[in-house]
Amino acid sequence: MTSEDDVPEQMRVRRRKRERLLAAGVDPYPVELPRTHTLREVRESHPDLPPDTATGDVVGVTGRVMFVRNTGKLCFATLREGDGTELQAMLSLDRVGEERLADWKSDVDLGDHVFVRGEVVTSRRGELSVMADEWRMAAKAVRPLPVAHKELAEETRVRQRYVDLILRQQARDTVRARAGVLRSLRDSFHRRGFLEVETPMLQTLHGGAAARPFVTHSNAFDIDLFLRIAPELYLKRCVVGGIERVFEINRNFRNEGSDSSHSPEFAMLEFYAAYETYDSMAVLTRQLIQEAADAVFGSQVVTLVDGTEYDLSGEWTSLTMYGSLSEALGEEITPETPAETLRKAADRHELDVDPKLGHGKLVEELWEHLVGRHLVAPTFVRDFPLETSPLTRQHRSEPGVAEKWDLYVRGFELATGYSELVDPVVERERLEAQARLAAAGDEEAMRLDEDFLRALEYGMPPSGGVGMGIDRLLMALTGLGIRETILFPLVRPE
RNA sequence: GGGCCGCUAGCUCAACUGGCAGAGCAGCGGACUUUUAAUCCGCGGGUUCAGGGUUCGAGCCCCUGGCGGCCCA
Repeated sequence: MTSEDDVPEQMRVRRRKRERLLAAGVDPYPVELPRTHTLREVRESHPDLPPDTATGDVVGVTGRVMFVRNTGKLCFATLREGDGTELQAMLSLDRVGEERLADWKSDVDLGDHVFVRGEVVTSRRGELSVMADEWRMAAKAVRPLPVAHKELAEETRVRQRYVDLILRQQARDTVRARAGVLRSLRDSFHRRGFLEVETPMLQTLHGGAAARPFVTHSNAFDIDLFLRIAPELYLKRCVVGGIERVFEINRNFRNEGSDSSHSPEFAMLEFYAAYETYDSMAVLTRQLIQEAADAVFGSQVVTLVDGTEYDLSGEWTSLTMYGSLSEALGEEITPETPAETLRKAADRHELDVDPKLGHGKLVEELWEHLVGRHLVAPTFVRDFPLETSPLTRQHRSEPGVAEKWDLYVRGFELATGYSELVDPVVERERLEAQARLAAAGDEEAMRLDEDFLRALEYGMPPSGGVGMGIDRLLMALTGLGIRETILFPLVRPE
């Protein structure tokens, strides 16, 4: 059994067509074609032509054949280019001759890239078209395209995104929306005097967040390295060094589960600014998101994929974690509330919690369960338990809480902001406590980063800092799942 | 980690209670000079996810494994 016999019939047919072209001295993959216009340019330069018009304009265009309608002596094909723009090609016996018309019918399959040169016309039905004087194969497809009229299975869309992009406008739109959001964020930062930097993704210590890291190995140094879980500790080194308004957009890696809102690798924005606080950083965060919505969708009221509208305009609601949790529970919860009381409250609300959790984690879990997941409108939740925020400054007036907020959008966490802890002595105490947790087996706890502490010892100006997931920002602006916002999400090998 | 559902032609999906594995599109051959998922006539195309079991007979029932989805933790 040869490999030729293994492939489906339709691929054998297409391979034979390719061979036939080669045998006839025609390159099915020519290096260059005399394209003069994109399909979009032809469309834009010929708006609103009446039916059955001949313009006299001759163009050379290329596109992927999406549909064909062949009659005896006149053939129609719908060509599509990368952004989804379509244009009809017409091939008539009169113009291209008997032989080339027969070649078209026998050689061209759905999915092939073709070149067509001819006059811009409209058909009797008014369809803008190129009436071919000449056509050539631009790139022969030897694998059949899935049927264009049925939804591609979700798994195929993710595993073969290139097919998804060929077939589905929403897939193409998402890529462009993402690029637009990234551009808007960078523009917003540049306007405000922020500098973009790139900090290590391979790190000898992982820190800046509570998460399990991926481990890899450097042969040259013969040491294990971690893929970063956050850039935070390096961006703070930048602020110490005088890069006082700094941002980074790059990938983080977390060796944890993947579901509809988590991916093992995800794009993260972090930004830090000297002489700002978590209050002013909240304003800036809101502006960044509003400016992105304006730039990409032309409005701060975005339309989600399910058709509903989502309003991001104006000021956003703000509430405190302890205050909103107290309200939800109907009893006063403060940083002094014993863990035992919180465990009982969790029981009453049928929330299973790890009995080893302390006050801070319990408050956060209760809050997430009772308040966070139900927050639809964009909302800042402020003033987190101090013990679970090791890199955050203690609140200037409220004891036991940290100057930290989370931004919730449609029930999920989109961003988090802080008044950064810059006291090197307190920071050392916090990180030593984390290191003890790590030594006791907590795989999410941070390690003691002596170089980071050394940097802080040189003096870091009072600063605000924010982290925001880019994938989640796309989710917030579009209503898509995370696997739709990431072009090539990690999937188990076939 | 637990539960449920799914995997059948290139693609999207059917197949009753276990009884000849099908449709649409796509493909191949033919007709057609204004089509829009063109239309009409004809034809081919299958390791039913993999392996094992029950049975006269398995796409369907049982077991193990793989991949995916949903819900719960």
